[in-house]
Amino acid sequence: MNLEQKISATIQQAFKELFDHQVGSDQISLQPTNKEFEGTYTFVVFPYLRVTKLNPEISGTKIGEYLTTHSDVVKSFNVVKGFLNISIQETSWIDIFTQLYKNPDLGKLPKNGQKVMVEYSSPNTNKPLHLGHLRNNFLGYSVAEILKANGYEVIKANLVNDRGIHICKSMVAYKHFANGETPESSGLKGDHLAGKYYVIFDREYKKQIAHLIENGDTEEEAKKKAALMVEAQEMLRLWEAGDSEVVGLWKTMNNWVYDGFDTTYKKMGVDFDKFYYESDTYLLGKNIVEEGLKKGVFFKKENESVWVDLSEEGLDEKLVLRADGTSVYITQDMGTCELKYSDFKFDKSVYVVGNEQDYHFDVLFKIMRKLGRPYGDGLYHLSYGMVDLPSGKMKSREGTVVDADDLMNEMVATAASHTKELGKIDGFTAEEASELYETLGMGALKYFLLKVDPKKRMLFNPQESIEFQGNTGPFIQYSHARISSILRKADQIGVDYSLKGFEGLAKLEDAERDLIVVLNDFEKKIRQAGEEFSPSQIAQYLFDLAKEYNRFYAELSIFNESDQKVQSFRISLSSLTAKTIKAGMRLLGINVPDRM
RNA sequence: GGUCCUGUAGCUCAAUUGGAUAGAGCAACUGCCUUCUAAGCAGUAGGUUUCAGGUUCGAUUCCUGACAGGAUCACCA
Repeated sequence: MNLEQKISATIQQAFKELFDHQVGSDQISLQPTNKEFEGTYTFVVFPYLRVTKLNPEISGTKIGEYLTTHSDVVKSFNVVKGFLNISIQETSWIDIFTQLYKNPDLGKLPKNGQKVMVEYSSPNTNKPLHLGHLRNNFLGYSVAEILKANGYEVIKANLVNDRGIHICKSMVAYKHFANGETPESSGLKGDHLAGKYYVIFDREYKKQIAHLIENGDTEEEAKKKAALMVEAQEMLRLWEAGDSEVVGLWKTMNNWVYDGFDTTYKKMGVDFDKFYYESDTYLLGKNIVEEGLKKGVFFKKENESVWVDLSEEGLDEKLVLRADGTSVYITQDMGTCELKYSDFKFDKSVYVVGNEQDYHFDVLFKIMRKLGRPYGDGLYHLSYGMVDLPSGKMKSREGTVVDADDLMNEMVATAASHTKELGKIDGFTAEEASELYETLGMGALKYFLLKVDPKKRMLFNPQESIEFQGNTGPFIQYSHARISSILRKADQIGVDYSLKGFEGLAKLEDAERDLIVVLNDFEKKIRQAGEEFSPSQIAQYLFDLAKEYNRFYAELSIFNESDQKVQSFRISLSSLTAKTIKAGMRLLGINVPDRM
């Protein structure tokens, strides 16, 4: 039983004995006491006045008195209006710290026997990744790590959109304009090479349209008639027919792209347990349409197209199979959903996909539930907002896209120049220095993208967004490096900061206690982040922790402290803070340096 | 037009899910390096939580209605 549960239980007991009233202990919620008042936890008595039949002050006082006499963890209390502020025994805090300090699995909740799939990244293979993908990848990776910490078995999946008209566009342009260019001959990363021809397609296609319009076609006609588009459509047909030349080019170009993505993923620090390819899955789902018809979940219209009626669920009718019997997007997603389940038998499945697909996933999940899938209630769309630039939306056609590779390189370069400016790389080898820049640059970027509530749109200003001070990744990393420095010194002069070193300690400074309070919240935050699929909870927590530590650091001296017990306790406290920061940052996919 | 999301300090974001006088960071200003890393700490200033109603002991949070921004509403993916 943790501290809050202990207090809740005693409050429950108080209600029973003082007011002869049963309250569920899970209904008793404690909140942190505001800084301006004395105490750590606050119990709000207003909701219970009907039970106590006394005014708020007296109610609070009665419960407070009960707590101080019946609980061995409560030290004292005060009542302000209807708020019962509870102070905890210093020895209880020391006990709590000891438990945390002993825990070899810090930040890991016990296995819960459940399996969850997290699908994220899911790129198109016709162009390189951009800033929006960074948010997706960092979110997906972090949520997967957070779920692992919550005791799930996690499968990270990537559904690669490797086929379709967009790839054919790159291929057509490549055929016409590349002169056999390759990543080797051009020095371009494979994904950037494919992207180059996707852009060229668009440019040349527009020229053709303009030309046709000049010669009297309407815009609509011109868009359909333009030779490049006709050729792309034809290429898609050939691809579906298995034409060896088309498939050959498709394979070649996709492999270039995968090589490029590998490099980018590696730099991002993300990974996957399972890849799915749409070229394998795009025909799936028709059997589910059959099943749905049999079960009466779907219905056929006169022209043989198949629909689902979701009006009872607040949506409308939605097509699931075309009149000509071919699939649409949702058909394929139904099939892929089922395929994933048959592969892994998960309890939950999380889709990390932008909020422009909210409606699509709403429909998909409602269909799977209507079909009575056992995992239906475990389907979750982790919908995140777009990343906007100061100039507005990113548009590839207008060249306002922030490329992922470029951005990451810039971040690392900025970290490097900033670090050099501060003159902090004395004694670093060149290799160590560049590793540090990487850690800091990527840490700044990841933290920036993860600290915001996923569902909110966010603004990214390339010049100003990434700071190294305040609520940033490097600030938290810095706090870790500071502590590492202390631990190095402690080791060097041989201070014992194991449990024995502070055995029998009974007194705490406020700054020490406040730090323990925050450290004690780690597990709660991990649970919350897992329930809400929200890395921002962890990010926010780590910032609070680092701030709290820095206050402690500024207020209390460690190596000038004459009391041996107190000294080793402070080092232990520092050590646990470092471990917590490291474990928490891991959940965000961020590394922490020992020196910076 | 229908549906969904968002609206909090000049800017970027929080607010323990309905709790106290709405908090951080950046930017501005004032202090603190002869002491464990100043990428830090302490402080000042900055608010009609878009607006108008409602629900109750209590609303940034829930409800209704405006206003603003965004997404979506294809036999596209």
